[in-house]
Amino acid sequence: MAPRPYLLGMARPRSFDRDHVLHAAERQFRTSGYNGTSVDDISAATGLGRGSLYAAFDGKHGVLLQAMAGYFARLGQLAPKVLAGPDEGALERLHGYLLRAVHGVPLAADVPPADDRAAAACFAAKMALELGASDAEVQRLADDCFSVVATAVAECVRAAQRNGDIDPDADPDDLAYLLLTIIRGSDVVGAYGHSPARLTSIAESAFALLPRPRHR
Amino acid sequence: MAPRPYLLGMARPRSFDRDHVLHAAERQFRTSGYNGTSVDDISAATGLGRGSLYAAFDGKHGVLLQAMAGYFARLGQLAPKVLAGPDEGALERLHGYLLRAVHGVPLAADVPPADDRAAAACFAAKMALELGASDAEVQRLADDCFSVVATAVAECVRAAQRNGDIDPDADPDDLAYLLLTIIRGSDVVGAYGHSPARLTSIAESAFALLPRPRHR
DNA sequence: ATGGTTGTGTACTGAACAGTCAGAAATCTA
DNA sequence: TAGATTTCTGACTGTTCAGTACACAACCAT
Repeated sequence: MAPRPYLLGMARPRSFDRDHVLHAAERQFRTSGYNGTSVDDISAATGLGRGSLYAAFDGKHGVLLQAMAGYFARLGQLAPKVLAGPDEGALERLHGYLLRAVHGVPLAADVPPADDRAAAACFAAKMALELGASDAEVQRLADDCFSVVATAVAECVRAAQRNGDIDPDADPDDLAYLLLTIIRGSDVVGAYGHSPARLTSIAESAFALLPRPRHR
Repeated sequence: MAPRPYLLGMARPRSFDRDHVLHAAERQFRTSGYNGTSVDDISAATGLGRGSLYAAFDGKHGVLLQAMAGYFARLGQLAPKVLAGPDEGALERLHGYLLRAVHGVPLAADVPPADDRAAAACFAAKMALELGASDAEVQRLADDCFSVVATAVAECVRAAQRNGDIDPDADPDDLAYLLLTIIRGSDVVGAYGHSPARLTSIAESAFALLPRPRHR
């Protein structure tokens, strides 16, 4: 009846780092897809036993959701960091972002995207396309990921407009959606096996078509 | 020892239509993904028993490859039919194609794309992204699908250029790649659950950015 | 130390999986 | 009609799957 003399989580401490585990699981899901990844695969990739996996993440689907949540959090930090800034460099930041983004979303900030372009595709996008409308939670998380980046891109477009680098009559949100769609498309086109050079060329074409102000 | 008195295929005739079966399998793969589809699912969707499936298509992977080949053949017929024509209507054909394509690739020419946008995604694209670089045959077939449409789009761009509707200095192949990338991207964005109106708006934004001739 | 509490590893379970196979059924030639 | 040949059907195989159960290990407070 003693009303819990000490707080939860005070007995045996966890021997794994939660983020590290979710990271490894994300890599596995991105490489093999959701249905192509077994719990044993996750167990091997993370080093966790099945018991711990179920206790800490509630099974395969739970691991997916929490890995996606971590991915979302990471995007929410990274995208603004890369895109936000003073108005005068905005167009160039957009250019750099576009050029990098068509080559995939890296697992971590420092690691290069990936050897296999299909595994470098946006985690959220890949899961959403694989699981489709059959998994509403995944769909919502994926849309959250899209939104947080789209917002950052739109803000960058607005900055470029303020600086006179993009036609002020253009709708920044429409433009952001279009750019993000191109980036997602490069995930797919890259999965066909096209060379990085081709993806760069697509990005450059897109950038060149951005609406410039009418009068210089 | 009688050296086969009649030709092969003369005994019991097949009781199924090959194309119809591959079509049903394609629908299943597009809905559930490759790894999310079991042989029993295919069997149920097509009405064929397992034995027949293995005899005629060499198992699950064989069904996929042959379904993709059929899809490729279909694209090779449809895309030029929609995009080819006289120079003067070329830009409008491109416009119409783009608007339709962002809403998905229909299973058949008459049927509307699909209720579930993720299932309406380009079959080849979805398989390429799911199976990634681990399946070279799928990757090659997917690239073939991309190429055949890209060629048709590029030809349409050239026609529009000849008609003075698109900047003649623009590289038609680059433009075609970009447009196709946008269309593939809309497969992904659509899978997030965005409304058809949003996809239409993306397509219109893209169309509006096409490079027009400098002097009117 | 000791008892309570939590994390970890592994063996287990029933279901689902891909692929095989032998016999029944259907259609041919003769 | 009889024999040959092919397709079809559904049961079977061994494997792998997601998830559970339970014993053991690690760490807390006292």
